[in-house]
Amino acid sequence: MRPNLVWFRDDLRLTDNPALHAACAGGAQVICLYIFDATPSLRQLGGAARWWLQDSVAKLAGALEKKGGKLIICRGDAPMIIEKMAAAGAVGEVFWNERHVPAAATLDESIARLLALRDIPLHRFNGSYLNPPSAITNSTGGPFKVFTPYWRAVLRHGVSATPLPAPEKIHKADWHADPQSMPVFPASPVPVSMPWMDRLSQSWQPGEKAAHQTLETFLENALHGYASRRDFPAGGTTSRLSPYLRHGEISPLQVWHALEIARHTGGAPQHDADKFINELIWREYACHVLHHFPSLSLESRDRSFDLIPWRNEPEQIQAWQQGRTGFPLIDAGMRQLWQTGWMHNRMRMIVGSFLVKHLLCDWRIGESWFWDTLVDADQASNVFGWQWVAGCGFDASPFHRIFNPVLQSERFDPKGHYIRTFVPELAHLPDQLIHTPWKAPPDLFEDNGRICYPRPIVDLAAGRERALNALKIAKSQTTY
DNA sequence: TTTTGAGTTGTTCGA
DNA sequence: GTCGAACAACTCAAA
Repeated sequence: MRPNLVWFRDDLRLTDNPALHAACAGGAQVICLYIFDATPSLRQLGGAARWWLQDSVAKLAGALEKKGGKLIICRGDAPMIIEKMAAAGAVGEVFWNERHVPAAATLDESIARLLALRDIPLHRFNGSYLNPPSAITNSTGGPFKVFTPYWRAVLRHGVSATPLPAPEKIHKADWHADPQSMPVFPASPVPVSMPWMDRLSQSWQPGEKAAHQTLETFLENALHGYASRRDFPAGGTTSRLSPYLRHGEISPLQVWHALEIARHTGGAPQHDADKFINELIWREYACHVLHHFPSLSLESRDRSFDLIPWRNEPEQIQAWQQGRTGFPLIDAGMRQLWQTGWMHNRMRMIVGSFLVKHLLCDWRIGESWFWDTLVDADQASNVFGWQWVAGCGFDASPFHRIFNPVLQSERFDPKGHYIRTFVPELAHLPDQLIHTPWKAPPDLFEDNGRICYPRPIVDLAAGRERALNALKIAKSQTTY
């Protein structure tokens, strides 16, 4: 009997892992594989997500070892590596959980064909979403282009599966890669060390165990009142589960079930649990939409946006990236992103609206920056979110809905807790001035005669008018 | 096929 | 200070 191969991808966990569970059934021998995939057709992971992934893969290796298994870690083109293992006669049957990012799904199809040619059975599972993207359809069998009907369809469809336990014991296959043909990494896969990585490790602990601790903390501390408190960026008002979901250290099914239990044991008011489930379904919806419209990664869904004369001013883009726009809330958000690899949901909308509308920059510039700096960077959610905030995507925010960073600041960070955390040079300002430091006397900003906080890089009213006019002209020139 | 109601997260202006 | 309307129409989902 040749051993089963479990190829781990965006599912770095032992619990509720359908592919691993099936491969281990009946005490079969198992090879566990992770590939740092260098296939050119895949979008290269950004820096922050790569940091997370390295740590998470190392954690997975440790967890598998405790169960008797062993994770083979290698780097290269996935099709070539799988082909080599198959050719060496190492593999009986192959198990994986599906990926849905279009480029990855295409790659997986080609690997499936390769295995079929060798008569190697392949077992594919759904582990990363409550519903695979093609499972939910509208009344004509097509994709949903509006969120709310999609959401209703998901609730109608229901979730019947229960999360799977981790395998009790993993029987490690007696197989060793030939180091000549397959470069295998011993434990810590890619010995990279960059100064910014220290910052990330101060904010985050990747891995399955930490994922469940994060969920527990959320259920205990922040679920109650989530519906109203989640909009405030300061303090622990959100779950912070996004990077764990992204890398599959926890499954959405596990999250769903934990919420159902909290609901039924009175752990949370219905509308708080509903609101959180709603957010989970937005994640599903982004996947649904990208699956059916793969061109969205590169193209605005509303093609009139192609006619907007984007300014893409390099100095302004850099000020935005570095948190030096002169608007305290924007700068706090962008610095939170840089320092911690993550940004609060509402802040993502506010900084996105500011970049696209007030600065009139192409949404793809923001999308690339987020891709590189977010530990939870996910192709579907990132592209969907940016097209939404720009106003060109599915069920998007209307373009004339422009967030005013000062009003948002006064409304959602009234005491300036969030601003003071990430823009310390303003921490000494009184509450009335923290949102509009340009109204403060200049001497409040001087540090040894040096101005230490920039003046606003754009006039909000003028920027808003410019954006509205640009879209109006683009719309009038578009023929559909 | 036609019709109807609805559509995440906002801001500004004038009464 | 509060409230409603305008913003710009348009597309989608379902009856």
